[in-house]
Amino acid sequence: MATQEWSIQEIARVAGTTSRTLRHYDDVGLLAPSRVGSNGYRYYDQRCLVRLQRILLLRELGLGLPAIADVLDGERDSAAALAVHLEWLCQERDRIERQIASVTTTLRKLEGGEQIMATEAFDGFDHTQYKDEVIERWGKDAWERGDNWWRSLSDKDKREFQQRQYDIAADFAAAHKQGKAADSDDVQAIAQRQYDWIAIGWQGKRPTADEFVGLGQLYVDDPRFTAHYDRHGEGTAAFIRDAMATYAERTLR
Amino acid sequence: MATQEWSIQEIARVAGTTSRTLRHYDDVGLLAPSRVGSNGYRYYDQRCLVRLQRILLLRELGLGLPAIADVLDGERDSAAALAVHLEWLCQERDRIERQIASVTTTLRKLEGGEQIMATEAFDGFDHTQYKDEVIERWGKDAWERGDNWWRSLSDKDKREFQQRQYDIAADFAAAHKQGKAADSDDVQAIAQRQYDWIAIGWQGKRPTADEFVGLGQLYVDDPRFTAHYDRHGEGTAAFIRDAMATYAERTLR
DNA sequence: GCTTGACCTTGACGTAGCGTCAACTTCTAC
DNA sequence: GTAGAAGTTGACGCTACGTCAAGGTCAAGC
Repeated sequence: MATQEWSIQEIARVAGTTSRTLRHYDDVGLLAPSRVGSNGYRYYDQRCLVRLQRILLLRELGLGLPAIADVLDGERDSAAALAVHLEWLCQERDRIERQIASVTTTLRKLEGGEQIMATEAFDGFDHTQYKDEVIERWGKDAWERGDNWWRSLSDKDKREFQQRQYDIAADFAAAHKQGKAADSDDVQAIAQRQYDWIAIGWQGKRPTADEFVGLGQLYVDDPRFTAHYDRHGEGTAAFIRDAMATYAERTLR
Repeated sequence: MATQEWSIQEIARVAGTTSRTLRHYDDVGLLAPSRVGSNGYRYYDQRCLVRLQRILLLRELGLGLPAIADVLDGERDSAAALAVHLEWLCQERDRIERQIASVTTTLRKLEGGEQIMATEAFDGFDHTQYKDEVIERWGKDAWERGDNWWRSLSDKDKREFQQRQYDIAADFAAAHKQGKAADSDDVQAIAQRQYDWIAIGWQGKRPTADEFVGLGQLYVDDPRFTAHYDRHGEGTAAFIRDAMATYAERTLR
């Protein structure tokens, strides 16, 4: 007979799902039983089975329940719904691919013995958060010059620029840890690299002695910079400030 | 000063997140403030900021909060955690890729005007050609019951009934191709569907263990059935027979 | 001293799609 | 009559917060 009926468990087994899922579909209005007994039991007929199979098919394709409802109730073309969903899936895939790439490079660095938390941290470096300070200290022209330059860089160049800074900071921290003095020749050599690095960012306009000293002081005064440098070891920011001050006095005046 | 402190909003801005997130990290024990004022206000110091930046870094890589806690508290190697996570990500990517492939082929079929679901079923299935065998094996009553039921179905219902069988057979073939064992859980789940499908055709008279085993054997012995099932791949009929025999022993006895 | 507004607190709901008890009733079979 | 299988509704759990809601705190201006 075409008027065949199944209990909730039976239809769940037949369709390859669970009774809980069917109750859920009933709750959200996606699939109501064809009949409900006076005892509250749910019973499903052929039409329900067909609808259920369609639901499960679309679910396997990854569609959400509201989208499935729209399709099955004819309020939305299935092709259109699937096309939208496909877009979604591709974005998700891309996102995951990017994460895989990030995790892979991080793992390689870890294997190479590098401390994590370094370059990557600077990766998400948002230079615009310093906009107001830069304008206040050095003027609007300086900001715009630097901003334009930064935007002109490729991702690779940006990373390399940051990597150089990371290496310099790491060397400062190592020297500090070894007990070297901020005015020692070794440390002053690092300060020289720091000066050159800044000159690059300033687009050739080499900092004056006062500007260089002020910048070093900023590393200590501004918590964002302090946190950044102290990541290499406590007191690194202050050590760098001292080294920069010495460099300014000895070399820039 | 190294003893600098920030309010919850300040540190959130510096680190590039929200105060809500910080409260959440406090709630789950991932990052407690360094100090809590008598008014209940949270205050964070340098160490907190460093830890927060590490948390956010790992989050960007997609790690979950418990995993991050394990890494930061030194209870787990960061390389190991990332390796596990990478495995995860790859599986996710594969899953999404498969969905993309499914959706794409479905879309192509829809564009080609094919009705979803109504695929290439049992072409030209003429059940009367099995009449003699059915009567011989299960009696005249069984035949007539099944015959009447089949005739009562609409074309649509017939197609759907066949479609289900087609899907089941395809799944058997896919499992076989993947090298899964006939007595594995996955394959037994398909055998369950096969059993339910037959029960529908038998109008609720569920096959006994012996009948189910005999039916499976028939798929190999009768060249018409063998050809039908082996269309999905060579050896599929024998594979199905084995799966059905195992199902009968385990579940029906 | 009072108002305004910015910032802080805890508490609780919502999210996607069910899995998983829990407590209780019904049906089926011996 | 009673066990056991199967049914019901309710409600919490999961991820990582976003988003009100209701109310306390603090600095600044009048």
